[in-house]
Amino acid sequence: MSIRVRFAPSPTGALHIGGARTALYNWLLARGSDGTLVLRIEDTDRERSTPENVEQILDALRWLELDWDEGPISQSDRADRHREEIARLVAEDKAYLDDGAVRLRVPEGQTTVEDVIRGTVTFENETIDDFVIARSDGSPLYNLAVAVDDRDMEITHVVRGDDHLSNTPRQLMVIEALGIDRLPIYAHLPLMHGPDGKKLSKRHGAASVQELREAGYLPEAVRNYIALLGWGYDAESTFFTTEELIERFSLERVSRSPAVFDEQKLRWMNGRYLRELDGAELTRRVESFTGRTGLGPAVEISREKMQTLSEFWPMAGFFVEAQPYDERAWAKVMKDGAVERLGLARAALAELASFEPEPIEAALRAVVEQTEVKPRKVFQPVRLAISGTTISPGIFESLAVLGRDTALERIDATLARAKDS
RNA sequence: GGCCCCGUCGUCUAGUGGUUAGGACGCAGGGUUUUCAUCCCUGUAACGCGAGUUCGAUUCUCGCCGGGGCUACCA
Repeated sequence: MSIRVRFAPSPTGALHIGGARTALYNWLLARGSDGTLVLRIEDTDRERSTPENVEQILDALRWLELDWDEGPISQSDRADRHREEIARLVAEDKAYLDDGAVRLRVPEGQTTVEDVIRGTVTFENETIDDFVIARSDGSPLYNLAVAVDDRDMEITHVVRGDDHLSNTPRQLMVIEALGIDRLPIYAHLPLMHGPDGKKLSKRHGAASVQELREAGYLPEAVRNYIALLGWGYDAESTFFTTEELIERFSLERVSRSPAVFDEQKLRWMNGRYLRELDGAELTRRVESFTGRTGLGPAVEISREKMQTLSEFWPMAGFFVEAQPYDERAWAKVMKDGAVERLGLARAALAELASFEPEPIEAALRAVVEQTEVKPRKVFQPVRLAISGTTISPGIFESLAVLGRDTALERIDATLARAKDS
């Protein structure tokens, strides 16, 4: 029998990386076994669930390229089905009315959860009160709905956050009361914490998938990174293609302890993914991210300097339009004869037969020889002139991409400004 | 408070009844170098504490401590 898993987010907010990881693991399980992934929206709390949040979650999943086979199914749409079971439980006296709400009768004894990740976890039933399965307005509650839906949807593996472990015995009791004879296999993933060790929240920086996207991360890098938050294949491997992830992922190797999201490491990994992309693809992504076109040559010479897509524009925006001078950079560079050297560089560049990186380099190095200074004394004024700052892609390549006319124009503007001041 | 889960470098992790406790990020230093990066090299740093079992515990058991979750007519 092939596996059927579900990702069942509650649409009470954005999808953060903890939820994204749960979705990923479920997806890997389904894709790795010719199984089925059901997307179910757990919106039995109408007060806190919004259509906007649902859409946001779907967007996040699509961006991460995690597709689903069934759904999205809105749990609230199945309320009639849930009510039917609640009525049956009441009729069978397994649940009872309490001031209009319906409570399940918690039986005597113990309830044991067999968890792939946690092992056997036993709860004494006496520590669990008769819990509410329907509000007094008749609307079904989570613990009831989950049990019914997982059964109706024939879910074989329930893979979810550890915060659900304590509720699992309640769901098991509902399942028992309902007379369901087949139990899903449970796997409770360790929670994700913020850098302060607390439960992940908006305060912990780029915690939502949407924020990661806006920060310029690549979906494949995010997938690889979060896969490693709570799972490891061996002692050495860090980079996994999606195919490798699908092939190698297993619940048995999921760790039990909570993980902390470390954006530094994601940045590093994202940079590695960025540099692996071929020129056309990287350009496509940068253009899509910045909303600009014609970026190809600039992207090509900037690639090894970027960790995220968002770093392109601050560093290479000058290729598209002149940037204001960074005054600190100006003060640092435009002194001790920099103006003269810039003038010499300008003249050398103007005479070039071919405005390509190699001849440009030869010309500028000739100026270095001539003036008997360190190379940077010549290059930095030129860099400042064309980019407005001291940081840019390689100066020879930058000049070539910018083109002679624009380059000379900007150098002239810089010389004029230096003269005025 | 009660119940449950968790505890290896700062972070993500590998690992074993006997290992120089491995890798990665970060950080520090060095190399390459036109800036910033990339890249390469070196270094830094961990088994929470206390008992018990054992010839020997990071590893097994118990206790403690610490962190987290649940305990809702939230999910």
